[in-house]
This record gives sequence, structure tokens and C-alpha cells, in this order.
Amino acid sequence: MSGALSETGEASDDALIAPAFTCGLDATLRIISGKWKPLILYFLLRGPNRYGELKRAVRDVSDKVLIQQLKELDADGVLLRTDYKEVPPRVDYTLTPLGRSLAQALEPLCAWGTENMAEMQRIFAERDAWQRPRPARPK
Amino acid sequence: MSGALSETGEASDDALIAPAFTCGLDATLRIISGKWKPLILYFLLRGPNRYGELKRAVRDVSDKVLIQQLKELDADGVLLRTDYKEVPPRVDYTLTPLGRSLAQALEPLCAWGTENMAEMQRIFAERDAWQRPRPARPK
DNA sequence: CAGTATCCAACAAGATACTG
DNA sequence: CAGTATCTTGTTGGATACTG
Repeated sequence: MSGALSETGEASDDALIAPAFTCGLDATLRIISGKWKPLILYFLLRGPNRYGELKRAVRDVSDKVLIQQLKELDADGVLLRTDYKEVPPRVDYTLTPLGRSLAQALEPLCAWGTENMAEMQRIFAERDAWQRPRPARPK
Repeated sequence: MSGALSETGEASDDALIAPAFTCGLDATLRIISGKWKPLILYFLLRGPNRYGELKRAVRDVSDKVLIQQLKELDADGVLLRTDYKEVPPRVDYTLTPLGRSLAQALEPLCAWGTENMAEMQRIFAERDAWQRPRPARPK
């Protein structure tokens, strides 16, 4: 993915990590890439959340995938999992300071989507029109 | 992906597109999802670019994928492809106003990555440590 | 230079079933 | 409630070769 190595061997003194681009954007992208991660982060901005709440908020996500993405976000230090070790189980997820700042950086994207909602509708409608009209009979 | 259909058949009057979340974030995500799209957009913010420049800027991307993502961004109305119909061929890509505003909304993410560069290094190093040490000799 | 055309591998994600 | 364990699928993306 990132060829962090510059075997041309002389231009790597101006950047510490793979200078895949002129800014930190790709570093950020590696953290938030995952279908539901931005949504999870943004949702957690409102406060700590139990697993079930999260799952209801991020609709259409399966347990498997949600847990998986939560684990990765945890491992990356943007959120914290707290298991209260009660019965019935209670677990909640909270943003770390790092995670909070990341989630805040997502706000402009959210705002953009909201402001351009009309445009978005048009775009998605057009996309669906081009996607082969697979009737997609939902069973 | 988006189950925009509510076959329960009555709750779809309060939202025009799938209200997958409480804000426009997921709409935005559907535009910029694609491994290189955010990078492309952000790069184009500096001005129009010819195909070759883009390809050099977004390193490690193949022609196939680059073209594919450019086409999608074009179809979505965030950028414009201009073919000058010369020989040798000259084509350039420019952001539309919509695309420009989107690219600008990416700036905080870029800044976040830059500000937390040290953290990012740590994270990626740790990730690589856990990924099974598949030598992955690149070439 | 700016692509197109195939073919293929990888991984993310979904369905389903089961558990402490 | 909050997961885990498999299995399967589908979409992305990449390698390679070729073209106007």
C-alpha cells in the first residue's frame, strides 16, 4: 500500500513517515477506512455508548463487522472499551482524546453532506439508474 | 448497502434518501469511498491537473483504478474531465464548485493526520507488528 | 500521453448459528 | 446483552498487456 521506502535514496529527509502525499490525509485515511468507522466515531462524539446503542445507531451493520471495527479503533487508540463485568453484560465505548479530535475533524464532511443533500439525492438516484436494473427483490 | 427500501411501508415520508444516520456524513462517505478518491480530490484543490500529474501524485495507483475513480468522481459531479483532443493526447481534471467544497471539507482530516503524525507512526508500526510477518517482498 | 481490456487476488463485509 | 465462530459472497483493487 504505502511504499514507505524511497529507494531513489535521497528525498526522504523531509518527511518522517511514508510521504504518500503532501499532507497527513492518507495517514488519517488509514485509521478511518472501514465502512462504518467514520459513523461510529461521529456517533460516539455525543458521549459514551453501550454496544447495543451503537448497533442500533449504525444500522444495517452486523455484529461481526461492528465488533471488528470497534476492535480496530480500540487498537488504534481512538476509542476505549469498558467492560463492567456485570450480568447481564454491560460494555461501553468512549472516545479517547485522540479519537475525539478525529471525530471532530469529520464534522465538515457531515456538514457538507447535509448542505448538499439535494445534490446527493440526484447523484444517488442516477447511480442506481445505471446500476444494472437488478430487481434486487429483497426476498 | 443502503437498504433504502422500507417494506414496512410507511416510515419513508420523513426522509427523502435513506436516513442512514443523523447527519449527512454517510452521504458524503458514499461519494468519497474509494481508496484514492480523497487523495485525488485533495490534490486537485491546488488546481487543474493532467492525467499524468495526477498519476504521479497519487503514487502506487494503477491506471485502471485511477481512471475508474476519476470516472466515478466525474459522474458524481465533483470533477470535470477536459479532453483537448490534441496529439499527443492532453486531458485534464478540474474540480467543480461542488468538488471544491468537498475537497475543502477534507482539510481538517489532513490537518489531523499531520498534527498526530507521531501517534500515527506508532499505530502503523504496531499494526505491522501484528500483521503476520508475511515478508511481502514488494517485487 | 492517456487511456482500455482482461483476468485475478485480497479483503471487507454479510448471513447464520451459537455462547457466557 | 454482548459478543464469538464459520462460511460464503461481493466489491475493490492490482498486474499485465495492448491501443489511438
